[in-house]
Amino acid sequence: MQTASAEPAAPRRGRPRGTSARELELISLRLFSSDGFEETTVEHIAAEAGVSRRTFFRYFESKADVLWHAFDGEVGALRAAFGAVPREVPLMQAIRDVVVGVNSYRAEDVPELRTRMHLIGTVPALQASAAQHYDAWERAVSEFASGRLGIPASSLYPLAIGRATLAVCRSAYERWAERADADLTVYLDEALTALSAGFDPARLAR
Amino acid sequence: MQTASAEPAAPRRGRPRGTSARELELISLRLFSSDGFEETTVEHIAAEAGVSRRTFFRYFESKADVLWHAFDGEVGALRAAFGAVPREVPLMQAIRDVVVGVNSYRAEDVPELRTRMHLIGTVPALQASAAQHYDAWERAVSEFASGRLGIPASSLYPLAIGRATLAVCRSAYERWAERADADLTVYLDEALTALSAGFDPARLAR
DNA sequence: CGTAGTTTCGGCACAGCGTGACGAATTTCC
DNA sequence: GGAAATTCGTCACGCTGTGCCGAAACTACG
Repeated sequence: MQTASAEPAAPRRGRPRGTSARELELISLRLFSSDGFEETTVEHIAAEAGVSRRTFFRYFESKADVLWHAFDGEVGALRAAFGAVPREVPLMQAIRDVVVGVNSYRAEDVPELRTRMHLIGTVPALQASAAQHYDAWERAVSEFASGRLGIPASSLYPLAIGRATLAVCRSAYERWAERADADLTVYLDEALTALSAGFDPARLAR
Repeated sequence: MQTASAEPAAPRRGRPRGTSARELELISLRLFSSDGFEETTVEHIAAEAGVSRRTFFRYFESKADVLWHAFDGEVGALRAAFGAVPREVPLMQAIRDVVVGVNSYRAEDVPELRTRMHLIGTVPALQASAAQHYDAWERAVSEFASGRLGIPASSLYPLAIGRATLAVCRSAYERWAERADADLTVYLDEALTALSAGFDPARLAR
């Protein structure tokens, strides 16, 4: 979900920026896809953006983090959506509705999302970098479950719910990234429904 | 599960090894715990074992991998246990039984396991390295589910089941690692039972 | 005993990542 | 025009992980 945060080039005080996180993100996406993640050096990305290597690391903490920029922003939307769910909606159904809602991307954003997911799903170094980014996402779910169950978010159940939710969503993401036969939300809905059904084969249609 | 694989020092042919994976593992565990993961250099570990830095990387592909040695070996036990489950046992119950069984550690192995889990649960760099190791574990579960459901292991459900299973197990591991109030298997059983119940609050006791 | 074969080890060099320090560049405010 | 603020580039450094190659250490065999 591309947060269209109004950024009217706030007239700040000092030297103007030579690039932007978004520009570095697009360049990286392009180079990673064409040359491969390992084969692309930060030096190369920075040169393409017209800045130095040191500057790249002022925008992102690591070479891999550049691909998680959009994902990180999604956590805010997730929390907001959880806050707006009526208490009547059952726990797991609420989670399903919220996650599916947050992942309803505009058609124009889909190609980039697909490229990013393909990289994340295939490059080991990117999978490794995922852990810390997933953490905030899982915690958002855990804390919602925590509030509903009336127990600390660090308890076993909220923790397990947050992680299991992300786990099935990642599966849906990857299946979708590899086969463009349906909308992402369809995969997500199917995976989350299966989760809330305890993966009971009797209820697993196809 | 410490695979007591008979290793009677097979009288091989060339120059004898100057150390072993196990020795490096124990030294690393000790240094990581006392000095911290980031603060411990491979140079230091190697020196402690009486070998060169280059030799360390002949035993492990990375500094982090040294902590996943035992975990990797567990996958074999997991697959074996899945192979021995009667077809009468329902899918999710079979998974629960197998996972709990494989994680029934001997009391003497518990302290080391706890130290390892504590490091994995707290050091970001180690969490990052987890992805590729979890992969084989998840696949073992996915392939079992695949066989039971009669669909490819790369399908959505088997994939989701494998990942969700690991997700709740990791939660159980961490809760257990932080509070030594019960046996690991108790936490695992509780988490896996909740998973197969779809996290229905009505059925979540405490 | 000596030589050939096998396996492991150490040293070296190298590319790349990520970080701290510091001065220079560029803009706005007064 | 000068002060303050902000970003940038350069340099230096430590560490990881890898390829290469010769040396070391052991076994098998003549």
